[in-house]
Formats: sequence, C-alpha cells, structure tokens
Amino acid sequence: MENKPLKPRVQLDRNAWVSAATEVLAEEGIAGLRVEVLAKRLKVTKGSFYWHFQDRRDLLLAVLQVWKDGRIRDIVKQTRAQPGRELEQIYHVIDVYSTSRSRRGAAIELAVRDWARRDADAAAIVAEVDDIRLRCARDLFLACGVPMEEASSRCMLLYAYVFGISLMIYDKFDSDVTRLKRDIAELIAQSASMKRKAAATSD
Amino acid sequence: MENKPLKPRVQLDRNAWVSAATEVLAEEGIAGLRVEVLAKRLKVTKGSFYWHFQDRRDLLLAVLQVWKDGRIRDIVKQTRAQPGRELEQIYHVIDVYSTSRSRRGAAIELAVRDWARRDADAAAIVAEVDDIRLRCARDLFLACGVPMEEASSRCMLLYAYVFGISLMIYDKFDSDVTRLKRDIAELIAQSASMKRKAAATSD
DNA sequence: TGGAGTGCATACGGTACCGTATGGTCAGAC
DNA sequence: GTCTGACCATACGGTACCGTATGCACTCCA
Repeated sequence: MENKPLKPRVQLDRNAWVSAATEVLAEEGIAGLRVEVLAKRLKVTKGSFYWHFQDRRDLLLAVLQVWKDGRIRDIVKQTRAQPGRELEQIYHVIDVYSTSRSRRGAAIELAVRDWARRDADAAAIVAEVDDIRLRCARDLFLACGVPMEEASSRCMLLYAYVFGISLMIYDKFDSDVTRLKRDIAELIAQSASMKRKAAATSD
Repeated sequence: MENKPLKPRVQLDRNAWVSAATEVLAEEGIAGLRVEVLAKRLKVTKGSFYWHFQDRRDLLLAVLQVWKDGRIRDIVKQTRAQPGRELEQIYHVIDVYSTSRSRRGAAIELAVRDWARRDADAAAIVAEVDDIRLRCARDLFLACGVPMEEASSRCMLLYAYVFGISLMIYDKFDSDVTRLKRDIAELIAQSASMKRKAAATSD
C-alpha cells in the first residue's frame, strides 16, 4: 500500500512560471503580479520561485520577452496575405484584433501597456511591437495601392481603434454592435483604392 | 520672539485629499493610490485622512465622482457648436482629446479605465461617461447632416482613436506626426457631408 | 550505495500598507 | 478664560509582500 501516486512530482520550469505570471498579469495587472500570489497559484512556495528566478524583476522581464515574441509572430502571421487579397486581409486584421475576439489577449495587451507607462523596459518592448505592427499593417495598405502617407495614417488609425475600443464601455450606446463594428472597419479600410476613385470623380 | 509663522496651520478638507489622490492616480495608477503615501505627500499623517474619510474606498469613490462630473462638464462644453460650425467643432474635439494636448488628462483617463477593468463602481462611472460623450459627439455628426448609423460609427471611431493613440508608442514609425494626426482626423470626420457627395457621384 | 545536484519547503528579518484607538492642539463661541 | 469640536499625531495590531538562509527529499549517476 504505497502512497506515492498522490504526488506525481511534476517539477516547474521558468516557462510554467512565466505562463502563470502572464495569466495573473491579465487578471490583476502588473501591480497584482506578486511572487507569493503566483506561488500560491502554482501550489508551491516562493522557495521554488527563487530557485528559477533571481528576483521578481527577472520574472517580469521574462514575461515581457515572451509577450514580445508572441506578438511579433502573430502580427507577421496575420498580415501575410495572398497577392490580390490584401484588402480582405486588412478586414481580417481589424476583426482579429478587435476586443471581443480574444478577451484574454486584449487584457494582456492593456496590462502591458499600462505597465509601460511607468516602466522603461516595458515601454521599450511596447515601442518595438508597435513599430513592427504598424509596418506590417502599412505594407498591406501599400499593397492595396494606397499611397505611402495615407497608408501610414490608416494603419495608425487601425491600431488606435482596436486598442481604444477595448477601453470603452458602450453597451448602452448602440444596440447593433455588429453593424457598428462593420461600419467602422469600413471607415478604416474603406475599400482603399476604391475610395480613391470616388474622391477623384467628385473633384 | 515667537515661532508661530512657521506653521500657517492650513487645514485640509476632502477636496484637497481628492485632488492629491487624483494626482497620484495619474502618476501611479489605482494600485499606487495608498493612504499613507497620500498622507506623506500632503505632509500630514493618516490620522488626518481617517478624519475626513471612512476608509480608502470612501476616497476612491469620491475621486470617481469628481472625475465623472468634470468629464461630463468638459464634453458638453467641447461639443457645443455654433450652428453651421459643427464640422470644425468635430475637428476641435479630436484635437483637444488627442493625447499630446493634455498629458495629465490622458493619464487620469487611462488610470481610471484600467481601474474600471477590475472594479464594478469604476466601470459604471466609465460607462456613464462614455455614453454621454458618444451621444454628444454623435449629435455633432448628425448636425453635419450625417445619417444616424454613420454618425454612430464615426463618433465611436473618434473616441476609440483618441484613447487608443494614447496607448501607443509610435516615435520611430513616422517622422511627421503632425501631418499624420491631421490626416487621421480627416479620415474620422472626412468632411462629413462632403464625403457623401463624393460617394454619390461615384455610384 | 553514496555522493552531487535539482527542486522545493520552512523560517526569518524587513518594509509597506490598512484601519483603530487615543490623545494632543488650536480656533473660535460663549 | 474655558469649553467644544475640528483637525491631526502617535502608537498599535494585523496582513501582505520581498528576498535570504538553510535544510530536506528526490533523482540520477558512478
């Protein structure tokens, strides 16, 4: 009659801690991301934590790094369009990054950006991610035949919108949110080159 | 030889505490808004705090209330246009709420919204403010002759943009930020009715 | 089978908070 | 003058953290 199988002895590694930390970050924000809280969630004590990490900051930087890599991989993937299908890819990007799609992703995004407001390291990571995302999105507009400057402003508007909408509480405002979001996507992408034809004829 | 004038004995009231609290909120976020920190900043001890407030939450609710009232007064003021000048008022609103204009205001805005993600009371206040703002901005579009549904989507885009842009770090992306922001404002307002004429002719 | 090292528990000192209890001080009413 | 109440200081118990020190258990390998 052994009592071994009760404790499978699954050991933790840095990755497990970083994953759990990201989870807590999404739920509680950077201020709620405490070592002992995290340890409790993983059902170990902080003795384990300080085995894997030098200190709390060591964990935070690891979280940032993992987040950055994931975001870069994601934006590259989401903006890779088949030739000729760039416009619908733009709509896809707007849809994918629109809050409701990934509640968890948006929560992390906001937590990281709030963090970046008071931490230089986080700010540097966010700056990198933003730059890459903006360039990826701009390339899509350029591929649609939109001139450089307009492509810049449209992709900036695109990102400001997806982040901004996740900050707002607009339940009471409009009943048909689906239509609303579709129309907004239209304003941002606005059939890119198609819209230019319209402007030309009105001149 | 008296030594009285050293302490002018300026007493504090709830307003002074709420003001200081709002300041700390902007700088450190809701998590950094602690009673003892605040007391130190006001050069008193928390004995004073607990004279004016029941507890920490009492202060937080007061901060929310003051913020709400200020925001409502501000949006009503900013969206009051002389008849016929509604379009330029829209551009004015975009400009005024665009981050760089009021760093402090944007910081408070973000702190409150981050707070609202985990606190029902804060969320309710934000919902109220958003609703009023959206309606005020929509009225401007309606006054420009934009139909209801489009007015809704454009004002939603407007606010998502101004909040979203304050979350982004885009220094490296475009050198001419002024032009960028002007073009984006154009996309959001897009000469309202003027744009509709263009669309009609292209049909 | 006895190191050697990994992964974690326990215990500790220290700090920063919260909220309470209680007493001190000063201004103005009487 | 003294009394009262507004305003604040001090001191306290309690909690939640951080990071360190140290020891214990388990695994793997010679």
